[in-house]
Amino acid sequence: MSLRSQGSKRRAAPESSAQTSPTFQQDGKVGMKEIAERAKVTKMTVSRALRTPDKVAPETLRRITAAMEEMGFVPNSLAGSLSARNSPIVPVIVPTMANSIFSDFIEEVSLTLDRAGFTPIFGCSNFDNEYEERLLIKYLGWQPSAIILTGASQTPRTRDFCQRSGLPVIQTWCLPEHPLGRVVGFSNYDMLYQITKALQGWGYRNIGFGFLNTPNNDRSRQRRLGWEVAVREGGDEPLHTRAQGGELSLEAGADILRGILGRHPDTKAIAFGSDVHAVGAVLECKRLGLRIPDDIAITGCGDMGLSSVVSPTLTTVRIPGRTIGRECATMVNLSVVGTYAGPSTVNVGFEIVRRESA
Amino acid sequence: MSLRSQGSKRRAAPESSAQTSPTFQQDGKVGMKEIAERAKVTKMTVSRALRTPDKVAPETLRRITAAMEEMGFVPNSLAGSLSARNSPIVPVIVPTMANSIFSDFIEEVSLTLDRAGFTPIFGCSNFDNEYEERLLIKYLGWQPSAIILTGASQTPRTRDFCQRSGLPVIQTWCLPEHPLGRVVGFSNYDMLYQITKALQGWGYRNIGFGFLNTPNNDRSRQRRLGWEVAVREGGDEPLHTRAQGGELSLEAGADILRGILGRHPDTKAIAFGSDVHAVGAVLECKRLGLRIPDDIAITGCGDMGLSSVVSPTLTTVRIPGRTIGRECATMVNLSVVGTYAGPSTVNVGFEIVRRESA
DNA sequence: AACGTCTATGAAAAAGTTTTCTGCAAAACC
DNA sequence: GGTTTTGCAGAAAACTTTTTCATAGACGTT
Repeated sequence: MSLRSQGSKRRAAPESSAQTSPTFQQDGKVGMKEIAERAKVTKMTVSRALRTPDKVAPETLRRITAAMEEMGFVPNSLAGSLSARNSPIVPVIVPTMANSIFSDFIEEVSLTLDRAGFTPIFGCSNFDNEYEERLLIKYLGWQPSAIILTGASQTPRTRDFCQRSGLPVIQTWCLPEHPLGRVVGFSNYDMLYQITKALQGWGYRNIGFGFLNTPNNDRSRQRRLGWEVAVREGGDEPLHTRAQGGELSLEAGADILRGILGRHPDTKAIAFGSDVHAVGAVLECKRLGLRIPDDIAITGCGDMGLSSVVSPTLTTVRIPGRTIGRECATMVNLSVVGTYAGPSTVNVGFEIVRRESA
Repeated sequence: MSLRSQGSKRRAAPESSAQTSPTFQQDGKVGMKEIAERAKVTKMTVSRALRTPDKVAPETLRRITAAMEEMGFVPNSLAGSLSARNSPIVPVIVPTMANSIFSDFIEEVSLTLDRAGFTPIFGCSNFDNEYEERLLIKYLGWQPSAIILTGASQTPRTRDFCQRSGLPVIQTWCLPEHPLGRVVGFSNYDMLYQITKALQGWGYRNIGFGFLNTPNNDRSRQRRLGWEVAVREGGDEPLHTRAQGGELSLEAGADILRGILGRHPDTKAIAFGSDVHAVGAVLECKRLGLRIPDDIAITGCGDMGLSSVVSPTLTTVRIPGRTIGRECATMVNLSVVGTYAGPSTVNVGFEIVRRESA
């Protein structure tokens, strides 16, 4: 049931907010020239006051600072970056921002880069490599300081542009065989390999696999490979009919469950490449009257908020999004300064979190 | 239980990725000058080829396009925007990116603005108005085309800078009494007013309120007001001991539930200002052995993924994040062109979604 | 007193585009 | 057939800052 409301049309108890009080003395354009005039110096000294205040006489600095405050001066970063031949901008391209998969990562990158004086720009490729290419080229036009990309399945042109840019490039959420630059990630292969092994260790057999079905998704491919190898090592054949893909939604997870169970009623566990699918499957089991984990075990990947909320709670693989974000930001920072000395690939690992569903 | 794994140290089955193949003929700096030389024109014509191709002779255009392709030219947006005296950048400041509260909104704004040729920049204020002010001033330096802000509780300085910038300013997720510019939002007051009324209609009395406890959160304040008015209209007194705040986490939701129930065991329903809290409360009820909604009813706000996954499923208020995002982006687009003709405040409304918890 | 060094400031060039203005040839007009 | 318009392209200025180079004076040393 769902009641619709447009809210009251009369502005009932409108949201309060402080009235604006004019603080600044000047309207119209205010650049370094205007500040300089007011402070009786040249714009050169104004520039210095901002970037190397210790090179400016205290009294002069005071006058300049006062002028800036009074006139509400905001330095033009466009001009500054153009002149300095580099900008603090750091593009970060992720497949999606809507799902909470990457949201911890995004927030941490954002906060950490901002604190370090950079300006992150987030782009959303929608799991589409061509779109990612378009975004990258667009971002390259801003003369960024570094580039952060998700995954390893960039188009050749994307790779070329990265290489030719001469910028620090960081790939994340993966462990590529041929990295573009530095890497902060984990092994998608190993993740599914380990969780499948774990399922086997807990006594489950005939393990299926549910994955995110987007074109050119190297992370899904790696996860599938991990599942296949583990299944084979367990003495079974990783039947492709026991694996099924779907888009990123709860419904797709339910579909996958029904599909695999329909083709192979003897399936005792399904390892999903995403918590979203896994949760969808758990809910579908309830609808179908299947007991978890007795009739079938379910595992996910990501340890998103959902997984500890669903009942039964989800056994999953925790990906340390915040750590990845912080690590990426630090790496950008040090790479730009040129003092990065750590390994070119940082494996942040993952953690199997056993709950009730397996 | 939780097993820790760093993944295999040997790069087991490293993630595959295409090898880079050199596509471009030239390394080193390639600007319009270089393209111009190669195409036997001046950089002026190159500039025209990019922005007004119909003003360039077909044959000339062909030569220029070919040169760009061969040399992998990326126009310098810094220079372009500086010269054109405005940039396609549009800052969007939200309180948090980590929670999925705003993630639909963010993705939709990102996609829609990108398609319209803008470059959104997302900043995260962490529910801190001073930090928001800092971010805004930093972003203003990029000479943006417009500004999108969440909420109505900006500092006076923030408001001044917005006003003085002369830019289109859009506030969202609220319906401010004194808007800075245009608004795309809904009434936070009405949201809690309506859901509380609904609870009363469903027969619940002694209704409590749980809210997000961050300093200067106008949205929480408005929601609380809505609860108070509705409770009073229902003939009860909105006791401040029946309201409790907490940070944005499941645990805080559980705390709030215990707190309110501890002080007022006769409480028959709690309306939460956030799904996160509400879900935390639902889980806590299960731990405490309380039946929902028989012993106590719970409602949330936001209709995040969590709310339809928890058991019992959550009655909540759906906020149309994607719609808000699209509307904001369209408004930016039209405002910048100067052809926006719609109302200066768009109320997207909300929708009460009744599920099992009330 | 001559010299070198250091500090505080300024003048001019540079960054890579777009804007504005100008020029020229060919087409269109009457 | 001369004039106006149109289509295409170039030259120079502008955008606002940083970089680079220069200079004037203070101070210390020999």
